[in-house]
Amino acid sequence: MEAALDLLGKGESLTSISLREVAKTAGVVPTSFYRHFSDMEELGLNLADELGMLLRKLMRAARQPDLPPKELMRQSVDVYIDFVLQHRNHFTFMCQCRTAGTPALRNAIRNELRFFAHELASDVRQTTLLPGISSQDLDTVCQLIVTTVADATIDLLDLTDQSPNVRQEFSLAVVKKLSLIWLGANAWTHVSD
Amino acid sequence: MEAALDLLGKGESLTSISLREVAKTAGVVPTSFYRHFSDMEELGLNLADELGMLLRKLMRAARQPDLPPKELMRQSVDVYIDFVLQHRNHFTFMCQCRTAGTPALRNAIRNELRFFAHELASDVRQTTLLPGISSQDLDTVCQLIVTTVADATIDLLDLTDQSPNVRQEFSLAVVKKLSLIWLGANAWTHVSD
DNA sequence: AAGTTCAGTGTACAAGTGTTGACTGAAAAT
DNA sequence: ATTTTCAGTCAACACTTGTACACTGAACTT
Repeated sequence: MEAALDLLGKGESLTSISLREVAKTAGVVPTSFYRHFSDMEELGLNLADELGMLLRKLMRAARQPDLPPKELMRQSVDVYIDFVLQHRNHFTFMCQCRTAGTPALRNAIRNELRFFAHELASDVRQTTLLPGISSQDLDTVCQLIVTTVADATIDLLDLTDQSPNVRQEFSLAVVKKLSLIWLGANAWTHVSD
Repeated sequence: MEAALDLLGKGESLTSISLREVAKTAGVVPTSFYRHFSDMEELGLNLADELGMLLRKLMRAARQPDLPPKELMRQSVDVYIDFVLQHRNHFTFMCQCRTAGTPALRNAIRNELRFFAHELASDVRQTTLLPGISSQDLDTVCQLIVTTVADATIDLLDLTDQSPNVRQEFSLAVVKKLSLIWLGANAWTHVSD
């Protein structure tokens, strides 16, 4: 799995990586691959599981003591950016397989993201933010947040210039989008439909 | 190019399609491929151009006479859904190559979407909607709208059940997200930062 | 101490891969 | 009328691909 992630980091996409390549970079003969997975797809599914673990870990890391909403958002985004860059290859995998890859893989990733959104919603529900929003609407908002962040991740991973000011600019752009969604969510609760 | 799109529609992803496969489904010997493209990547870039054309066509088709904003949104989303299903393979290509695919391809798609967002912004600017928003903020809003729609497209293309009620449910979900963004944009203009 | 599981090795095969060079015939340009 | 361009063909190359089978040695069970 590590070998596969390494290849992914080198610019290949999971669909274009061969079983033999994985075996070779793992320093192992091709037939040995079958001792662990019956298929490249199965390897992918295991990577998706690993990604799920990471997301849960991220969730715990991002939970902050009570802060003003604006500051909380800023801080969460920064934590996220750090986390992505620290697990670059896993997130490359996530972004790629969300759209390319076999249907089973796409579904696995989609489910992880859905779960993440759900967790986020249940976290928000236990705060005083967004009082009186319907459960369904809150889910919509959280889905929107998650897809927005996922989209930003694509750009983040493509960002070659890692200088602090470029990074902060990027961070601010994400925060801006999230703030906009947040404002919308607040306005939403004060509207009949 | 048609052959490549057909293969894409059959569940393959552009990165996993071979030159020979394309040639074969085009009913042509592999070497003939080189008469048209030097590379699979070049074929991809041409597909991206074609996609650009389609998006412009869509833009024209979606421009409606003055309507209440809510109704306009509903109608635009429906037009979009029809359009995507009518050009299924092109949009599959778009969704896949936005994240997977070579850097050059990713960039090409990204630019098409960026351009689309820009056009959208300039359209909105000529209406009475969102009065007094800064140019930069409007761009952010439109980017958010475009990425949200692009994300929805992934799900739309995976939607196997094409019954009218499922479709309408999907349409409503998208409209809901866009409305939320729209509300946020309105609230945004009445805020200092 | 003997047996079983486990992760690895080597060899082999049939297909499929990108790319090459030399050729053909029709259409377009001169 | 002759030349040039163009889209196609065929045969061949060196290489990579997934997968099968038989084997080996260490670790763990019993």
